[in-house]
Amino acid sequence: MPKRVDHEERRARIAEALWRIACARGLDGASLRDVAAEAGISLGQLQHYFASKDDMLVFALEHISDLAARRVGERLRGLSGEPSPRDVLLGSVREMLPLDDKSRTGHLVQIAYFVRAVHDERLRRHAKEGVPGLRAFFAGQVREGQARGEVAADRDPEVEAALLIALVDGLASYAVLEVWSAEEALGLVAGHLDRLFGVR
Amino acid sequence: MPKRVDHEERRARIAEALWRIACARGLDGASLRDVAAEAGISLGQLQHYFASKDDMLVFALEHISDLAARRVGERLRGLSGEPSPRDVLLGSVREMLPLDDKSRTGHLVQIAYFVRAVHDERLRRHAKEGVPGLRAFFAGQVREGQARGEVAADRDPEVEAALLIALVDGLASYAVLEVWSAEEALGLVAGHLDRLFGVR
DNA sequence: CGTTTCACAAGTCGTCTGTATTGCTATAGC
DNA sequence: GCTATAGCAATACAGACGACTTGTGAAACG
Repeated sequence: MPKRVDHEERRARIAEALWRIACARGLDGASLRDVAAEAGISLGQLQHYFASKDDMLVFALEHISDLAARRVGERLRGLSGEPSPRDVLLGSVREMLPLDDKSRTGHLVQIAYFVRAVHDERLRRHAKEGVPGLRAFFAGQVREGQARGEVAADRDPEVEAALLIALVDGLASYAVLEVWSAEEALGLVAGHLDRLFGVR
Repeated sequence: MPKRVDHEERRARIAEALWRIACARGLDGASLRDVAAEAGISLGQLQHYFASKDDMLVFALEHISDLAARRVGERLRGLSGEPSPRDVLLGSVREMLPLDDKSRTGHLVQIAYFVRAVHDERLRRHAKEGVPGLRAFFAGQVREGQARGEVAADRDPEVEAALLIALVDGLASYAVLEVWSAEEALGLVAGHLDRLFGVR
């Protein structure tokens, strides 16, 4: 057999090139030739690693959501000792806002996929399966807040979790459009959390 | 001179055909030929009314935002006699959620434009100029609620307005992805308003 | 040492895109 | 009734697209 190459590593490199293009011109503006050029490889080589454009798109989506989940996990592990539910939620939310360039890129890619998901059953399933997990995690934190007496007992954790997710997502979208800055968005959601956690 | 045709009316018809395509396959999936076919006219005729594809896109965006604003206005005028700020806000919000098929179409079109706005300066200005108006309107309603003693005086109307806009937008986006239904979204935002207006 | 098999490059195919051009028809004004 | 012109159809065009095929080199195995 000839020399062996780490396929996953190559595919990851190509996916990152795709993100750079999608971030600048959108997913529909990313042709196979563009991505290959951005990755510094030939079109033939790209096609060697992805049988079709759709394969490339799906792989890149899974890869980026893996990385995003890892980032959130690391941030939460980085919280000192016994973090309060409020801190956990704020930390998670911080990772969901385009606060730095890397995060902004991730958001632009996410948006590119969002649009495609509207018309693509396969991608839509991705979103439908991913949200409940995040919602359950947020709801758990709210419940923990209730157990500590920081959150009013009559709040429905599931409802608060959904509200928080939708709120952050809306704030992030407008931040990407530069209607307001990511820092303003963070301030707004922090205020929302303050009210939820009864600091008032 | 030969026969005269109502250009604006023809352009509106073409724009509506564009929406139907964009709703089904996205804006990038809408070629001039597709739009012409959907509108039941020839490519040549379409070109007679729009010098370029970009012209068509911009016109269609302005046309749909005009219609959306008109819909909100009509709903608010339809409210009985002396509507409370809470009812005005809920009525506006109701028009911003994909509750029926027509509204869902509008949302899909809006999303299609949203993605394009991320990479298109001209479209982004549209969004940046439109939001402050809505935000000021919402803030005014919150202030009215405070004057009536329905909203706590320590709430910042501008902050609450921004939160409401972002929340509704996030809820609507997930509703389009079918993560939750538009009715659930309406229930969630209604609960949010209940808390803002102290019904608790 | 030959054969197999993976890695990759290059070229080609048919299709689809937005735009441009050409020409025909019908009508309003003189 | 002639002519100018708006309305419109048909076609052409150059470029880009995704998918596919073919060819070459090299490394590992028998």
